[in-house]
Amino acid sequence: MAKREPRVTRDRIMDAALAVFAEQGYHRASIEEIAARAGLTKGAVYYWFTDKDDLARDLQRALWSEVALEAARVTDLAVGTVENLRRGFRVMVATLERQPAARFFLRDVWLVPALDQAGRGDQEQAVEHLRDLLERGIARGDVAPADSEVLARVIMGVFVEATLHILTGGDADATVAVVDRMLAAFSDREAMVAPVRS
Amino acid sequence: MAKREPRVTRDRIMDAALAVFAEQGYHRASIEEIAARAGLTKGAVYYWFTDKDDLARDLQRALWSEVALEAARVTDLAVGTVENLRRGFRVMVATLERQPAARFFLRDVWLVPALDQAGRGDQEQAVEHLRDLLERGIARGDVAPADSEVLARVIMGVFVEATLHILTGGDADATVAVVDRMLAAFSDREAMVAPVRS
DNA sequence: CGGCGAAGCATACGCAGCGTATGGAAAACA
DNA sequence: TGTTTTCCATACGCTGCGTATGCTTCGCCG
Repeated sequence: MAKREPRVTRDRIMDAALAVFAEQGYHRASIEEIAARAGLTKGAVYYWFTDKDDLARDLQRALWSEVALEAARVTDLAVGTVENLRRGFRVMVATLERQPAARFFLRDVWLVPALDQAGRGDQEQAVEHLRDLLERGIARGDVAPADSEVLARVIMGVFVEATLHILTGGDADATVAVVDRMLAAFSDREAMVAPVRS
Repeated sequence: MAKREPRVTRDRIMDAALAVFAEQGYHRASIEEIAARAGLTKGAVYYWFTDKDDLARDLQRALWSEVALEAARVTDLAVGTVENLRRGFRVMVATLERQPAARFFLRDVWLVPALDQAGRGDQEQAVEHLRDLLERGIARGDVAPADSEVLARVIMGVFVEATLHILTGGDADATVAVVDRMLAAFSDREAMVAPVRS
């Protein structure tokens, strides 16, 4: 039965995979269970995806481009780089809060060989976005000069840890406060002496 | 042949496991290869360890207690909390630099279910040490008041990312500079206005 | 409108790797 | 010296991935 709906099956598999990954984590999740959850068998999964990694990669890519897109949407060059970073963090938290498989996206990335090797996961997209913001900020004198690559990675690391902490029941306000304070450390001196509130 | 040397076999297995984990990562490493590398077979491994997780956990514990021990050794209450944090970071980098399986310790932790669930890996030891330092600092007025739990986790996240960046060929000086700057953000205002160089 | 290639999926298989069960030799004990 | 215990090897079952193959339905062309 060659479906006419273009990729309805593929999407159903991805939905099922997301659910199973959310429940059992990446390595415990079996292809058979994912297929069954989608009302199919392994054959269908291996028809649409080359292997388990491929499936995981697609999910990661979708999530992180959503985050990057939302972050870009709330970015406003008029409010200063640090404020934009704060907004980005809030977007990331908000996006992952309505995502049952948040843990899969934040931790299990490193379980996927295809994502792991050659420069880490699709968080890369988000990291690139950060790097962009930072370099622009440095150019504008908005952000203290520094290695933007390191900066972006470290900040991403902070975002990930902080998001996980919030999602596992940590105090959201306290966490956001810590993140805000840390971000302020990278603004330029002048901007730091005067409160940076927009 | 019941050896008289108490745990020479066990140690050899751990050494072999470390080597294989370093080369192939945690999930790709097979028990059989670890055993073979140690000049043994699976039976020996499963005699000394209950399963693969148990083996990984022992390795993690050993590494992180070494880091915690070294960090405690260089800690000096006289020099201020932030400076102690910096020293701790340097110890962590130095320890992991002479550790071929560094990646296993920093990333693959989350691959080990026993370590992952119920409060994350044995990095927990190091995080606890951080938390201790921070709370003491807050009490002394050395560190700006904040949720020490969040603070410790976020800082640990920064340390991990920064260490990985250095170990994968990133600019060490630039990385250390970024970490230093970020740590300074958490010192109390008075301490921050004046340069904190020890 | 009947036959034909291809798309979409199911079934059946091989195989690696984990953990277990069992066997057996050397050391310790008595 | 006989017996138990320690330590390790061999043999097995099972799960789960990826592949090979078969079957059905659709689109298409004559």
